[in-house]
Amino acid sequence: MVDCCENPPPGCCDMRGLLSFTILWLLTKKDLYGQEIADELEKRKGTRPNPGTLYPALSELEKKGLVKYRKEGRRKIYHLTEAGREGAIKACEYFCRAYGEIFKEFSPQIQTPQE
Amino acid sequence: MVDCCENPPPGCCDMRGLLSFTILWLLTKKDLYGQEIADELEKRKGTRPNPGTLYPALSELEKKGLVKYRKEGRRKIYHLTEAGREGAIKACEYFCRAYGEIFKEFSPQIQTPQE
DNA sequence: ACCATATTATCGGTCATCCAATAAATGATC
DNA sequence: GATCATTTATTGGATGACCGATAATATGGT
Repeated sequence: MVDCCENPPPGCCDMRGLLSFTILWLLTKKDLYGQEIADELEKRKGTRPNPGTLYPALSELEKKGLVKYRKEGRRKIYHLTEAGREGAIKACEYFCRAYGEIFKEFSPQIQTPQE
Repeated sequence: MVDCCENPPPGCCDMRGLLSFTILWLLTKKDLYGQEIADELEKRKGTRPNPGTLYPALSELEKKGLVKYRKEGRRKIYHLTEAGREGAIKACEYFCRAYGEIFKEFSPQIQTPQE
């Protein structure tokens, strides 16, 4: 079973990329800490990002001034800065211009992941 | 002007990735040669892929048995193999599962690029 | 046959994304 | 306060996607 392009990432073509973008987009909805972000990514992409992938990405976004966090217990709850929110929205617009056609074609199949 | 995330790729977060995927998707529509693929990518992403990006990607897809080409004059006209077509469709489905929500949110703004 | 150009190709380099594995820090439980 | 689970973090390595620049190739036009 599961030959190619099934729920986990596909084998036919590399689908890497857009991690930082996706994180920013998630944060436009809701403040999240690292493991929650990993949960959301797993729900959508089928695989959980490794810590060695996720945390450097978060640090990079922080260094760029796009996100900040507050500590709550052992958690770092991330939220967008003003620049991060503006950037995220523009990035979404760009994303839709670039890839919107694919979605229009497949939109009947789109299902929002449920918790 | 053009501070962040305007028509060319955004500066706020990296938007690289999905090149091979996008090429496969384009080829589900129509057989294309290299420069036509570059044209289509430019229409959607705002920037033209460099030869050093595009041609290795095409070679890689060929090596994987996902595309083949026929020569016409100096052009190599690429088309999907059977495996390539199946893979492309599954990759599109995966893509929509992973990112569909973003599109639903921004879909009113989606405009198909015109020639 | 020659030349300009379209097209494909290659080289050297950078960076983000990914992995597996391991470690450190915190808070909760007993 | 020792242990345990959760959460954050780091290290080292791989690969694809990108760039700029430069080449090789093959047509087509004259």
